[in-house]
Amino acid sequence: MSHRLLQRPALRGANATRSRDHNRQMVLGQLHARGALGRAEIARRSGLTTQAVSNIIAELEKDGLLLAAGAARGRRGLPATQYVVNPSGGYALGIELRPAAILVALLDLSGELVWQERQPLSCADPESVAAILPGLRDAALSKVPKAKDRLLGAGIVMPGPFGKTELSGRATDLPGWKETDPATLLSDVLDLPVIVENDANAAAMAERIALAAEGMDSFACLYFGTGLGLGIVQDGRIVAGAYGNAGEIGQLPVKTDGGLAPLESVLSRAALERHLAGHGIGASEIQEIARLHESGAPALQTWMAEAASALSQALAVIENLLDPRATVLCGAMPEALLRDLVVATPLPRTVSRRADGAQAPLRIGTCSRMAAARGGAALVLAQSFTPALAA
Amino acid sequence: MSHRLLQRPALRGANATRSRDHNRQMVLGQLHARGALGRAEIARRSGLTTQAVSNIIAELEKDGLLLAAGAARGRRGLPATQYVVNPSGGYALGIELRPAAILVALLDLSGELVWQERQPLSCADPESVAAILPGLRDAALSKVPKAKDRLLGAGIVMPGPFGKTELSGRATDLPGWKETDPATLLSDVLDLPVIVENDANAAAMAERIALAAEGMDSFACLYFGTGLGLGIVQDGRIVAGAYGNAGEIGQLPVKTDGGLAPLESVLSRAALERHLAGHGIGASEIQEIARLHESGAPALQTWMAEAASALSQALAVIENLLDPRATVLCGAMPEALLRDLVVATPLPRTVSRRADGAQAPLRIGTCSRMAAARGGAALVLAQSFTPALAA
DNA sequence: GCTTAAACTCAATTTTCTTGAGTAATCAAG
DNA sequence: CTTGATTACTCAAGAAAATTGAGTTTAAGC
Repeated sequence: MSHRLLQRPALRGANATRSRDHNRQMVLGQLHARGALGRAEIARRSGLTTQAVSNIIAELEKDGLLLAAGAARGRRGLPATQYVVNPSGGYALGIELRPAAILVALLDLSGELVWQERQPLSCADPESVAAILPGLRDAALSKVPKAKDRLLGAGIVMPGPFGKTELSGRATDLPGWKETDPATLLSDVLDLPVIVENDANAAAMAERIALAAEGMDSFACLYFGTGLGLGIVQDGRIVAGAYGNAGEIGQLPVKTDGGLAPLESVLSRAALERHLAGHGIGASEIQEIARLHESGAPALQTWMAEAASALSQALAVIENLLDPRATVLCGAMPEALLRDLVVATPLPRTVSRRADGAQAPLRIGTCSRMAAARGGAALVLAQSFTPALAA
Repeated sequence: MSHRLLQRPALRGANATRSRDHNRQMVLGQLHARGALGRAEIARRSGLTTQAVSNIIAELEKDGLLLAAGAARGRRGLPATQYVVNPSGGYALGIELRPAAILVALLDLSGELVWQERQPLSCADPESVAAILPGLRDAALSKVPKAKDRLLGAGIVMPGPFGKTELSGRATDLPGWKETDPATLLSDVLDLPVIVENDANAAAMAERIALAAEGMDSFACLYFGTGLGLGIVQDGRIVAGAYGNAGEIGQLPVKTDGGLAPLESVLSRAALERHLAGHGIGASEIQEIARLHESGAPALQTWMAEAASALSQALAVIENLLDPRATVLCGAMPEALLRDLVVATPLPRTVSRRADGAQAPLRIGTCSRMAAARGGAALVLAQSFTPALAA
């Protein structure tokens, strides 16, 4: 059975049905971003009448996407009945394909992680992946039975870049996927609507969903994956470029002790492992790195100094070019290490550095190692929260 | 009299009126981007019914925004009545404020330049500018009387960055504007809706309007202004960052013969003049530079070599980070010089470099020196072509 | 010349939002 | 404790926009 693919929909004209969809998603989006709100408040924020919001809320509540959450007292007048997104109103599957593993995350409609799994993989070619995924989907559904009829779709996350580019053919690429359209194949296999995105963009969306309450809708996300990727989010949407491969920051030249070098050759999981190996330390698991970091291993500290310098330079470029609200670090690194990296990184002077400094310009993400897999799911959820006519 | 300001409208809910606006703008946008189209074709592209498009076209034609443009013969069936944007259906004023001059452009609804003016300025502070602008507006209207009641608004273009940043206070800033809100002041003074943008972003929109026929809607624009700016356009919208100051590329470090230096210190009008001065050549007017270029002056050629190397490095960053369809050069440089610069610049290996290479990845713009002023007007026009609910 | 294809129009219907009047619950002031 | 102001919300009628389905017109293909 062939499924509709979830993809960036082209700009469409408005009619009654699509207007309703637009407004439904707008209401859900407000509730997701701001938490509990009453009808009148939503109406003010969206430019609709209370009556219209009232009708939409009735519909969303009937569909189980919304829950009443008590009354807001304290101010004059009739207390507003507050509503919140019903976490079990919908679920989204996020699937990250890596060369040696598949990571799966199941998010509920509120963006909470309700299930996750990591499955080692001997070969990440299309056939092997297609054979494994239905089992993972069913495992998720058996652990979270409520998700059974409420699975909105799956977000597939693969290391980029996609399509034929001069940076193709690197070791980070997955084998066999150049000739296969992942969306079509996996949508059929999973029997779900599917959306495909690269790891950095997905991670950015994961953080967007997680940080929405802070109003983070224009920011950048540095993701430690097979290499180093940059996810750019502007007004809640991913900036993917004309061909979908924006954010390829790994090649950015940075000054190091050994002269100019690509950012990725200093600031990445592979670079760290290489550095440690140079000191006679083998550490391929994240726990090993975490332990080394905890114990204050000198080899790791020398890397941190180099990495912080490289990160600072990258940050200067990111901030001057994109003026993000913040740059978020996440991915395959121990959280404590990233935290220290943030502290160790000098903040460059950029157009984005503001006097009021209310926001931390460089921070770690909330989604850690599952960021990309969660991001796949977040991409699906984002479609419920983003007004349809705005896409 | 206070005027509504044209600004990025917040995402709004849909109702009948706004849906109609959305659809009207969608129809105009299609016509602007693709030229002559029939009702049925527009309906297919927009996902509306022919009947709806028919009603909208009747309305737009009555409003004078559209013109019938003959019938499309050749295929079976009734020939479609083609429509095009009526150039004199609306006009937009673009006003670029520079430290020593004001540039004004009047564009018609089709995006054609119908009038331009350059007024030298002794002081670019708010009072002086406010005193001069009404006269310039009236000069435009007297030269193009048809624009009298059809002026959609004015786009004010100023060198960025806006707001308090650590890069403020440079020589490129205009005096006295930090404390004044340009939109409010100039909207009152001009008695027009006003939108304010920085020069690079405006130039990018000028090129977007001019190149729309090529389907350029995700690209980057390098603008030679008081410094060097980058305008980023994604899906037809400006990527301005969280605080509106994205595209500050001047500080990007590039390798030069003298070590790492900010891009702007090599690749900018000021850098060129400095370089020429170092060779004992004074050239502050663009015509002088054009003459030097024409005559093959060695000092200019050595600069070109340096500039091309710097541009190549900048291009690598732009392409890897933003994956644009193309990078467009424009602004205060002789067109022939930019053309040679494009030829002299080695194309870096990036994620954006494509095997099919149908598009020139680096090209010069069509709006040349008036790019920013035209861009101000283009920003106003873009609002007529961009579906309202998509903002 | 007949058939098919395509664009377009007319009139009726449908969906959705808005409008305006009215109800209910809470706080604040006398 | 009562009154008034304020705010949230509901009901029913109305309005605006799109869709639907049938019918008309024109041109190309055979």
